[in-house]
Amino acid sequence: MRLLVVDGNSILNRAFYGIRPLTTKDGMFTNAIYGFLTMLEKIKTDTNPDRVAIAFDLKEKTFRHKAYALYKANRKGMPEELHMQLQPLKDLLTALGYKIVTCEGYEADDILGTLAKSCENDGDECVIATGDRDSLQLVSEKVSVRLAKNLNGTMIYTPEIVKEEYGVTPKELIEIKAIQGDSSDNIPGVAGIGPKGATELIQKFKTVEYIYEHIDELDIKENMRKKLIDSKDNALISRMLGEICVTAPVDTSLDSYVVSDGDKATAKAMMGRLELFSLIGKLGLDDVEEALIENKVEAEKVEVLELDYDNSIKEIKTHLKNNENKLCFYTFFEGEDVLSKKAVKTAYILNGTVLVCDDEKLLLEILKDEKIEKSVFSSKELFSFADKNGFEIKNLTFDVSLSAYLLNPNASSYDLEKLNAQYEIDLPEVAENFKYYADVYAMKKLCAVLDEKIDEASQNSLLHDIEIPLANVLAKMENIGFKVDVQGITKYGEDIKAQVENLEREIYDSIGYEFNINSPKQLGKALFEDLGLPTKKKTKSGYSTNAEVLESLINYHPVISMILQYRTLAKLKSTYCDSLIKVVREDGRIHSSFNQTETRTGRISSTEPNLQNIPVRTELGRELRRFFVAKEDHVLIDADYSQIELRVLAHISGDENMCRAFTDNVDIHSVTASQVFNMPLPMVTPIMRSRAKAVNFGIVYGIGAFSLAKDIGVTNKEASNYIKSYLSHYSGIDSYMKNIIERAKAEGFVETIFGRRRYLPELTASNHITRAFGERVARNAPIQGTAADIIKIAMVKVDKRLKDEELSARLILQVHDELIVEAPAFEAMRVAMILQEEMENAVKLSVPLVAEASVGETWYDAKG
DNA sequence: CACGTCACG
DNA sequence: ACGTACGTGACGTGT
Repeated sequence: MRLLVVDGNSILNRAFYGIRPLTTKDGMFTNAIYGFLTMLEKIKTDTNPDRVAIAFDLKEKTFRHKAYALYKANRKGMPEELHMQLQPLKDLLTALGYKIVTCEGYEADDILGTLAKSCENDGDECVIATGDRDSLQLVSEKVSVRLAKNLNGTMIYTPEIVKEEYGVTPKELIEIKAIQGDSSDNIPGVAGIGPKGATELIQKFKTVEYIYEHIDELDIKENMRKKLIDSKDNALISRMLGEICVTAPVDTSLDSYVVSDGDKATAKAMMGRLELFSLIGKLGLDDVEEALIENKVEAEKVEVLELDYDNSIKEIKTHLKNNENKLCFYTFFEGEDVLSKKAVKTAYILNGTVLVCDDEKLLLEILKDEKIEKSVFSSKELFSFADKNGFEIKNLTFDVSLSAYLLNPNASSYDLEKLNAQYEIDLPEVAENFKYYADVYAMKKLCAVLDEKIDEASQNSLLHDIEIPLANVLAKMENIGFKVDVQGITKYGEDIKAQVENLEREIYDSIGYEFNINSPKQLGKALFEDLGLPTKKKTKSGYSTNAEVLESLINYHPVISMILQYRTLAKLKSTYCDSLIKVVREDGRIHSSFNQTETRTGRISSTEPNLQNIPVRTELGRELRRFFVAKEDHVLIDADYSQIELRVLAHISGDENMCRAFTDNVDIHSVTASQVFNMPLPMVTPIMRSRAKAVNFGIVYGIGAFSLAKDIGVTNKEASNYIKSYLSHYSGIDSYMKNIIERAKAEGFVETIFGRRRYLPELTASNHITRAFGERVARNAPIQGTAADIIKIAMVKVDKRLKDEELSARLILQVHDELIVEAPAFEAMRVAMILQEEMENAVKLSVPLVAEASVGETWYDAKG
């Protein structure tokens, strides 16, 4: 008899990350289900088992992230997309006749171990299918492991193959792990001994037990013996932790794992609903009669009416009378950019009807009516539409995209179809040619669900007092834009172009041939192969040629500094001259888009173009800001917060030393230097101050000695001492940092002082790099997020003040800790006062907030 | 479309 | 023994 035991969670993960995202037309993700079943079929064909058991963890450890890739598509994790597939998969497996095994208090691993052991005892064969190498310790004459590599491939492990690859028997893998440890399973091991050392020890002495019994006589190096002795307790604990349990209380009678007929009709219907039609054939269900899946509730039948203005207004008035003046609607917009965006048509959700009207007049009337309580999908576009028509929308009380963002800022997008699927909103039945509107009709229910969840998360104020009013402010900023001096940029661009061309020639001369300097590949070849310069770092695709590497080579060859200069200028030209000019509109202004649902910390982002990364750090780059100007007779007022993140940290952690420094309004980096270097303030040198500044930054980011050392050019040891000293002097920060991680692990998220959340699935990952990332994020997100909340509040308040005081001044840009207003020259002083006041008094913290404003004709001049 | 690079807070 | 600070967006190259 042969039993196939599947490590459900592990295979599901492999499937999820191994296959490109697949979704149904409703936005339900199905790639992991598809991959799981495909892999299962393949393994079954390969191993021809008589019985099959599929093991799952009870606790959902499913959210195991891949190592954190840095490119954008992966900057956002996708745990939800996986999670939503878990239950459907289990249901489907059951319908296909498989037995699912779970066990309270035990992990899937233990179930695999127990079943494998039981087979061995009874003389049966066992095949384990998993994506996890931990199970290799279970391999024996009777037990083999199929390690899933990808969709089509598994590696078969028998005792011989384990021996070949690891040089030890499967059982000895447990001993190795006890010494080398495994941070993903919180197994400490012996400090200072890694896989190599551990393998050698076990090859020689076989067991941890033997090693410690004969520790004094072993033929090993003294420092190795010392390490072993020092970590004895950990090693013995690790030995116990690393062994997979084989006595979990699960049903070990093989007859329980017969694959039954299940309910093929339901299985087929489920696959149909998941739109996995190809699987139906693969699983041989073509001829099965599909079951009618009883919908929990008969789908509501909804009518879609396309009406003209007169008929629409009549219907809507009746609706409002019967529904307490509440109206939920979805407006379709068309048009690429901020200025040309047009409201094409609006679908108003009435009872049992979707009313579609393309008359702008109707939409304007609804938006202007202050008595109507409006729930919409995306308020910013409507605020913008209203602003272009010269009024402000009042009583807009709900925004689906902003709510969904607050509930989980990790999602990669917020569209209606996806959200309806995610929050399990039943779609109504609509006529074939209006399929489109089923999701729109469901939006009303979605609003109710989201509203309740916002309430549960205590995010009401965040939504209603910050994000929705902010959407209005952002819409106006987009519409106003930032005036630029096109001639100025053009001239500057031409100068740079000439310099770039000169450098280009010099570089070719210096290297001896022409090539594309912009190609890291060709540049790498030129520097490291043809010139033979020492290579420092490698990337996936070749030699790294980034600025850090080049700077370290600067004394090796004169071409290096030319290349650095070339890079700087080329970047200025392409990104900041050529591209910027292209996005100047007919009004001579740049209209960036401000995205409010993009970042996971609560910051806003700016695109097309990004006005939040205009050069400032180098003088040449900074010059560019001379071409960001105020219109005629106007000036720019630029105000920025001083040290907002450190002030937030002082407040959140309550650290007395740091709070005092801010209350006394002394230079924080100098104070930090005096703390870190243990000396009186007057003795702090500029170098000490600058190092302390780096430590302050590092602390906010979640710091590691290695990176700090790299950043300020000291040894690892020194950097680590700085951090230790820092945390002992700012003990409140030390305890905050420890505390926040505990809380994050317990609750699964961290939050800002205004209740903005960030979920941290990374903390449960098995990969220690991913987990360490999660911990840094846990430390940073409340700080960066609270600072983001604060400036958002300030923006709403500044906007209100400008309006209340009937000034013509307008906010035109936000750069995370900086606000820019364009105002008639005579309003400048008044506006500067308002900016400073509202920014400093946006919220009351236990330390003062400080903002400074200055005035100028250009951004360059206005930035103090 | 992925990657490397670099601009900002 | 790992790989190495948080958050973004845009460009040019090369598959």
